[in-house]
Amino acid sequence: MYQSKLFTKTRKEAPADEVSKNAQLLIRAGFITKEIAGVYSYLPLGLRVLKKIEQITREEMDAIGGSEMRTSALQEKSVWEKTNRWSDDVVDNWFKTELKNGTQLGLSFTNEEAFSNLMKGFISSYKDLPLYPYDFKTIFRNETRAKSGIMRGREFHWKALYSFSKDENEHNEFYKKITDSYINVFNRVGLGGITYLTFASGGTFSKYSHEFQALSDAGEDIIYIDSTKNIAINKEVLTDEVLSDLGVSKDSLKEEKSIEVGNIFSLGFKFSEPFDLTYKNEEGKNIPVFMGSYGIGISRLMGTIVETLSDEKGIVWPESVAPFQVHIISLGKNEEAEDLYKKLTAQGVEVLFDDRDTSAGAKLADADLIGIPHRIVVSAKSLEAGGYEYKKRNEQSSSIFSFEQIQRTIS
RNA sequence: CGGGGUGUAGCAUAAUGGUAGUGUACACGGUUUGGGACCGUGUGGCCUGGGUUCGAUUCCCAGCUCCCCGACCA
Repeated sequence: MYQSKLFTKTRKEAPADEVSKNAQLLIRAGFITKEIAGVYSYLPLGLRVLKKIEQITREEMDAIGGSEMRTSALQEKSVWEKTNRWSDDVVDNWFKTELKNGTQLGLSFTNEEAFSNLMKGFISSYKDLPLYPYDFKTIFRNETRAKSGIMRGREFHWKALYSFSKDENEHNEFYKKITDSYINVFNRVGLGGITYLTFASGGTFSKYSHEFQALSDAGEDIIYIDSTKNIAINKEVLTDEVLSDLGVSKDSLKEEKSIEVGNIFSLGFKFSEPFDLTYKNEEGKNIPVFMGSYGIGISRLMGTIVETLSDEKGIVWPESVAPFQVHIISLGKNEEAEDLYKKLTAQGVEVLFDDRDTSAGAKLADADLIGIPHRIVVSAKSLEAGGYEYKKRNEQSSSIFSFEQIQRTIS
């Protein structure tokens, strides 16, 4: 893409009303813009990143048998009354609206009811199970206090998968599988080294749930890490009983602040019972479906990557989620920069080409702020030296590369 | 939801009971071209409603907004 055609501009200063690093950098670099507190629009660069994270998640869900679909945002009152989650006294973060005729509707703040109700129409026999439908969706939560940029919004993008299994054993097998897929997702988006499988409260559904917590001072959670077992325990559930369950000694734990980037639950019959979601087994007997719930905050993940991987000059995107793979910067007048841009683009490389008529300093500073992993400067100086000046965003030194060397490096 | 703040140009900010200055961005002209380069010219602004006052961007009240602390957070 020609940068001169990118309508967003970078800013030297962050808006005064943003405190979090993720919002400051993403707004300065032109990835997002704030609409209202806790609500952000995604600009061209930001949407590219969001889609990359979504695609990685999609690939991992599909790899374990997930079926992507899309549940509606508008939800019917009666469905939520089945689980007693319609009342504002029970759920305090509903956004509600109504039809012209007065019928009340809610905007999804989560998906269990929608999926349970919907799957009732498709599950009738043991032959239908197990099933793993999932969706990416905008979720609405009427938070009394939005904060932390895109990490705790009133409107955000997530992935939710629900498992429908014949029994607990079948469920447990899948639960293990999806735990591994979640680890794959966090590894692939560049948070591998700092994300811990964390024991957390299972609520009313089961003894434990599992969270995936990424270490960051910007986090709102406190976890205790056992580095020998490579697991963590959420402060909320740190009791002697939990320690003995997990075979962990209190002395080996290290306290850290972290961001919850994913959460998986065994739901059991919590939803299948109120929705009368059953299947017929081989004897023709009705058996309740055993369910599980698995979420990843896609937009929160984007914020977490910025929080944890940026430096004083700007964002440092991992290659897997960067809006473009390569940033070509043309300094001064030359044909070679555009030639290189066309050649790489023709090979399917995602390139942002800074063809703007602006100073070298501005271009270089913008490149650092935007954070594309591979930077190639084409200038009189580089051409005299025999080619293109290549530098990685997260490294200090640059080298003069030929076209072939560039191809080899970025592939 | 409780408490505390905030609101001046696209953005960041200053001053002021007598209609507002700067930086940046933007437009134009010129000089520049390896870390947000320089000179000149120009466009553009006091959240909304009420009150006090001869006069309110400034003081008071209300509303709204956004931020912070706490509570909340499948």
